[in-house]
This record gives sequence, structure tokens and C-alpha cells, in this order.
Amino acid sequence: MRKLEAHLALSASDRSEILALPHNMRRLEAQSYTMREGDRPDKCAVLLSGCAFRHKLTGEGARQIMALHIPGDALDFQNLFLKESDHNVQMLTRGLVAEIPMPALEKLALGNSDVGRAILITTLIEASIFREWALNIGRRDARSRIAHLLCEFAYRLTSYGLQPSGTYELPMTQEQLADATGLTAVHVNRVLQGLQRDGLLDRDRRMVRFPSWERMRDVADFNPRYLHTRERSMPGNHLS
Amino acid sequence: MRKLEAHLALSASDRSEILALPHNMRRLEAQSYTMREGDRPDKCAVLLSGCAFRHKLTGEGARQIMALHIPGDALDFQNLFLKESDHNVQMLTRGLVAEIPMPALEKLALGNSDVGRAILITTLIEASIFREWALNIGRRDARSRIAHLLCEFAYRLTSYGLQPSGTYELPMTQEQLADATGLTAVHVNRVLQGLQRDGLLDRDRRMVRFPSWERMRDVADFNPRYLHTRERSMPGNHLS
DNA sequence: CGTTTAATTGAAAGCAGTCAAACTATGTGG
DNA sequence: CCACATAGTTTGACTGCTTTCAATTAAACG
Repeated sequence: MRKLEAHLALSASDRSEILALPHNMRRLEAQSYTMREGDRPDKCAVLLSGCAFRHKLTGEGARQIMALHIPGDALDFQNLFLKESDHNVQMLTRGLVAEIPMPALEKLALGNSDVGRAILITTLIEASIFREWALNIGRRDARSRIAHLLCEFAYRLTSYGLQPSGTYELPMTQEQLADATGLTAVHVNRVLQGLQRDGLLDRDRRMVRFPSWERMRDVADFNPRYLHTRERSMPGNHLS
Repeated sequence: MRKLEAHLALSASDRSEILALPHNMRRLEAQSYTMREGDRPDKCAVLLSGCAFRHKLTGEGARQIMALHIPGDALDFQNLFLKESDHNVQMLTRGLVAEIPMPALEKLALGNSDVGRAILITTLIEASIFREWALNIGRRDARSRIAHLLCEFAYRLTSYGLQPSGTYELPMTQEQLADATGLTAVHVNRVLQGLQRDGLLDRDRRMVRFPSWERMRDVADFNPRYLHTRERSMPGNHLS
């Protein structure tokens, strides 16, 4: 079920230990919070279906989204062992999560070195994504920023084998896209139209398609190295 | 020596295990690299003196700095267990580092759960800093961004007890400051002058002083929660 | 179907960037 | 110890990418 744990590091009977973790399922509506800044993290949600995002607010209320999450992602590894969450995690769509009590998870992380390593690696890859986003927001122009976000999402979806290839649904409003790229919704709209006009992007509602992955990758300045994807063959797609 | 390890979590005989790690000292010049994007990380540098910074480059060569490091920081926890570094770490000033072979460090991290927890917590706090920087770059104006950077550096210096209070040396050029805040050096210069004109900042070379910590904190929208500083009394300073 | 939410469009304003030159430290060699 | 070279800071004028503000249209929802 939560086998995504194992995706990042080899495991054997570790699987059973993970599956033996106490947990309870919860169905969540879009926009509902999994974690709020200031909360004491007492459980770790694992996304089984639906998408989520991670964000912070300035004192003036401006929002910055710093990560997107897809099914299989653990949402609260970032809060392990910390007393107080420093950011928010919210559902993008409705979905299903498994909530694991933090103490049980922490105990397993420390007790089983395979699991501990898998968790560390997962959190380090998340940190790598934060860094790439900082670069994206700080040093690329609007067009590249948005293209980069689209590429990352496409790549993560396909590399985890949930979708065949370059067409997918991006479950975000343009305002959320703006908050993820450090832009305004109005400008996101214009840039999206620009990409479309230049034949880099097809859109219909939330569905997006890249006529050419290579061209999109180039305008996005997208290099998947930072995702540290396992070097295993990725069947049925032409992404690289 | 590298007791900073222990700062973040209780340890006992763990200390000796850490001190027993094989390592060799190295004196590094300013600008020299500790780690380059694409490298296979085979050792972890721990900063004993001097400062360092972490950054990435876009395909066009623009640089984004995403973290600063002060003495006591381990520079390469972010690369533990990863095959290929996704970013660069470079010295800001000349300094001294202790290089620990990754395998030995990884072995200790997995074998000793106190050390493992300390390392996880440290990396999670670093991740939290990346998130705050994304917020800073994406959603604050130039003045707040720079003020925030100055506050973070001041706070981290004092909270680790290396400096008495609000006067310190920021060992960065304005160009580096620009790359850390997603601005240009020219604009950084103007904003710095603006802060000075408004009595928020005193400068002399690389020395900076805040006439009023509170006012600076306010323009910076600085809330140290994200640093997860241990809730212990911080003697001899008035920061909060 | 009416109501709310999201996407679009246009015009105007502004914050930050660009370019280029001048100035000031800092450092090195003679 | 001074002259030259280099790196970093400062200034001015101008440009432009993005934001703002407002209004309109389209889609989503119950």
C-alpha cells in the first residue's frame, strides 16, 4: 500500500515493519490542512490519492508554495523530531491519506537502519527540490519558471509510473501556480498563453500537454538531476 | 572540537564516537569549492572556522545562493547517501574544515540512533531554511529580503554564542548578497543605502550593526521559528 | 439555472534590472 | 612605502518585466 517508501531504497522484511505501522485512513477535502505552521506534529500523513502542496505565508499574508506532492509521498517527514511545524501542508485536491503516529514512525526510523536511510534519503531529495525552487524563483524569468514547474510535475508523475507520458492533469489554479513561482495570477495567465501561442504547450482546463518535451525542457532549463531519480529504466516514456 | 554536532540533540558517549571519526584537516582559501554539482560526494566537510555558502547555477549561468554556513556547520549532510551532488558549496572566506569520509559518517548515522537523530534534525532544519529562503525570494520585496538575510545571519551567529550581539561582520560582497536574495548587486547597493538612510542599519566595510533589533526584525518580517533553535536561554543577547 | 470561483483582458504604474562610468578599497610588486 | 592592478562599491539615466487595478468572460458547483 504505502510501498512508495520502498521505492528509494532496497528493503525486504522492512516492508512488513512499515506495513505494520499503526495508522488510520482519512479522506480529505481539497484545501484542507494536513499540517499548520505552529502545530506540534503528532502524526505523519502519507498521500494515497490526490495531490497536496507545502507553503508558507509572510507576515503580510503573501503565500509561497514550495513543493507539490503526488500519491505515494509522505507529507510530514519534514517535521520528524521537530517540536513545531514551520510551514503548512494543504490538500490541492480531495484525496486519501494514511496517518501514522509520529512516535511510532520515529521509533522505526531510528530502530531500523534500512528504513532510517530511506527516510533520510527521501527528506534530502525534498530538500533538493526546495533548493531548485529557490533557484527557479530567484534566477529565472517568468516563462522559464512556469515551464520548469510544469516539467518537474510531468517528470515526477511519469518517473513514478503513474502516467504514460507528456499529457497530464495539473490540479492547480493559476493563482496557486503564481504562488508557486513567485508571480501574480495575472502574469501566469499571460505567460501560459505565451507558451501556448509558441506551440510549447497545449491546455484544456487543467489538462496540459507538451507538443515537444525537448523544447519544453529547454525553455524550462530543466535538468532532473536534482530529483535524484533512481537510475532504473522508466518504461514507456521518452523523458530524460 | 566538532561539538556543534551535539548542540542539537543530547548525547553522551556519542561524543566520543563522533570524535573518533576519521578525518583530516584542510585549510581552504576563499572561493574554493568544497563540493561541486555533479560530484560524487565521498567526504563531508565540517566548518571549523570561516564561512561558506551553498548555491546552484541556471543553464545561463545565473547564480542563486540558498544557504550560508558558519563555523560548526557540517557542509555536506545534504549529500549523505546520494550518488551525485545537485549543487555547489563554496567558501565565503578562507577557513578550516575537517573532512570526514562519507562511508564512516553514514555508518555512524545508521548505527548510532542518537547520532542518526541529530543528523536528521540538522538536515531538516537546513531544509526549513531553504523553505524560508524560497518565501523570502518569492514573496518579499527587496528591502525585506535583504533585511531578512541580515537578521538570519545575526540570529544564527548570536544564538550559537559566537558573538555578543547585534554587531557583526557579514563576509559577503554585495554581489553575493544579490545572488542570495534574487536581486542584482546594483539594487542591493541602493537598498542597503536606503536602510542606512532610514536608521535601520549601520555599515562600515563588511561590519554591520542594527541600531534597533526590533525595527530591523519588523522590516525583515523575521520570525526565527524556522530555525528551530533549541529553547535554551541565550545568554547575553536581546534577540528573540 | 443562479451563484461562486477561476480565467482573461486592457491600461497604467512601479520596482528592479541594465548599461556604463566613476570611485574606492585592497593587494602586490618593485 | 608608493604605483599600479584588481575587485568591489556607488551613481545616473534609461528600460522593461511584472504588478496593480478593474472589468469582463468563462467554468464549476450545488
